[in-house]
Amino acid sequence: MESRGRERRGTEVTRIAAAIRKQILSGELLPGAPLRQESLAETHAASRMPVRDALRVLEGEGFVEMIPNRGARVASLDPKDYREICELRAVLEPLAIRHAVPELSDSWIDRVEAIQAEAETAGIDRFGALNAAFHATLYEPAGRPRLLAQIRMLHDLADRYLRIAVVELDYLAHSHAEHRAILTACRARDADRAAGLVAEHIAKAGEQLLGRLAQAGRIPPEA
Amino acid sequence: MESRGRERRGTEVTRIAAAIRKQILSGELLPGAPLRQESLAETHAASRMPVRDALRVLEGEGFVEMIPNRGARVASLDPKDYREICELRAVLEPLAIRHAVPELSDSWIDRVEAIQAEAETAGIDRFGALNAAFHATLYEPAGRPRLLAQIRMLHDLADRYLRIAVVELDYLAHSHAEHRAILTACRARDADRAAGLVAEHIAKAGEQLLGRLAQAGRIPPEA
DNA sequence: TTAAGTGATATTGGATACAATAATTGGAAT
DNA sequence: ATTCCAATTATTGTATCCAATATCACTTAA
Repeated sequence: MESRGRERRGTEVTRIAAAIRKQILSGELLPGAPLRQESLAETHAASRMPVRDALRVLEGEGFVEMIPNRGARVASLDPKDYREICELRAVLEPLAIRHAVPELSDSWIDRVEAIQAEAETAGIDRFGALNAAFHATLYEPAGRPRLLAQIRMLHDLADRYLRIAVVELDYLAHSHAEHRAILTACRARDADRAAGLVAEHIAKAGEQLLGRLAQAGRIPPEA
Repeated sequence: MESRGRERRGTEVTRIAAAIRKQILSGELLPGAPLRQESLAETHAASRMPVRDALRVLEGEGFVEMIPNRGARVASLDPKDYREICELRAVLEPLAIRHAVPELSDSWIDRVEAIQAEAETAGIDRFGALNAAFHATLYEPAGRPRLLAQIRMLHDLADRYLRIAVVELDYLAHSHAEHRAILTACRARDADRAAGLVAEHIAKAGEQLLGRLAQAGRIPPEA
């Protein structure tokens, strides 16, 4: 028995899944990249068993594709899929904010605004995470855990597409302006207006990114 | 010369997951029931390893709750959660049918109608599955795999609630009539009307079942 | 009598070992 | 030279084993 400190509490599986997820989101692991259990086990200083469990978790989340007896790969990216993600966001997020607005306190809106302020000053590489945090925090008071989890997952999935498309400053400026408009509607407790703005925001962003994606072309799993 | 793998693809894990899922959906395994790895392994004539993977899959699907170092239980039922499921269906299914209607062929509608006819003659115990099949088949031509998977999962989750609430014949008759109306709108290729009917159908069913559920009270995980 | 601490036991988490399956490469025959 | 087949190899799937942790009962002291 090695006397290596075991200060980690959150089960290896969670830790490994989080690590791989982060690598996929950051683009470090490219779509279609093979995920060999043995090498992953070595990388994360564990055996293949927690790695297997972690891969299965990630498969459920849509980041990994597993084929029986053939192994796991990073899920491929497909503009069609991104369009679907946007469609889903476009109906789920208005629903979320409709339920959230009546529950929003001024101090909570301040909090969301702080996140937005940080997003406007931070670099592009942090845009995805801060954008997700903006939306997630805004919807949290809705008290809809299942809906919230869905939206969060869709944001993560969308992040991968955001990363491969070159995002121009124009896009960011528009996004920031729309976020500010949404906050204004929230402060006025105008749920309908907020929902409409959110829907528009998502549709616009999706459209723009899809245009970029069309230039980049499809990213297939492998040859 | 490998014969097409029909039941070979699941590799124990898939089979075990399917078996447990079926037991949970059928009510054979009640909410909060402990899922011991060892006994499950014995029941399904396998070792604990594929059972563990199966449990993790089911956790991702929301049928099982796992607590680190404490084991897995059948997920508890909560009217709040059912309400959320209905809200999600109420926005997702209209979206699905909107995309499906333009792609529907007459022969496909015949197919859906056949499912509906079977549902009207079959017993209550098959209602859940046939109801899910009706919706899933109707939306399939939409070509939205992610959306379809979501809806399918929500149907499965909702099924558990349907089972614990005493469903009166009145409910079934209304449901059948609404399904017929939806089909009529589809034959007329009236996407807007179909979407409206679907939304109404889901809202009505959810409301009614929630009333029943309120009588039954919350079903918590046994302490 | 009750509460806290300690040890026993059951159950899960993780590692190693083994079996099965798919990919690959080399060889032989046409 | 090309194609088909077989043996080898690499990788996953499953089983067994050990360690870590939580639960529970029992003891002991206030």
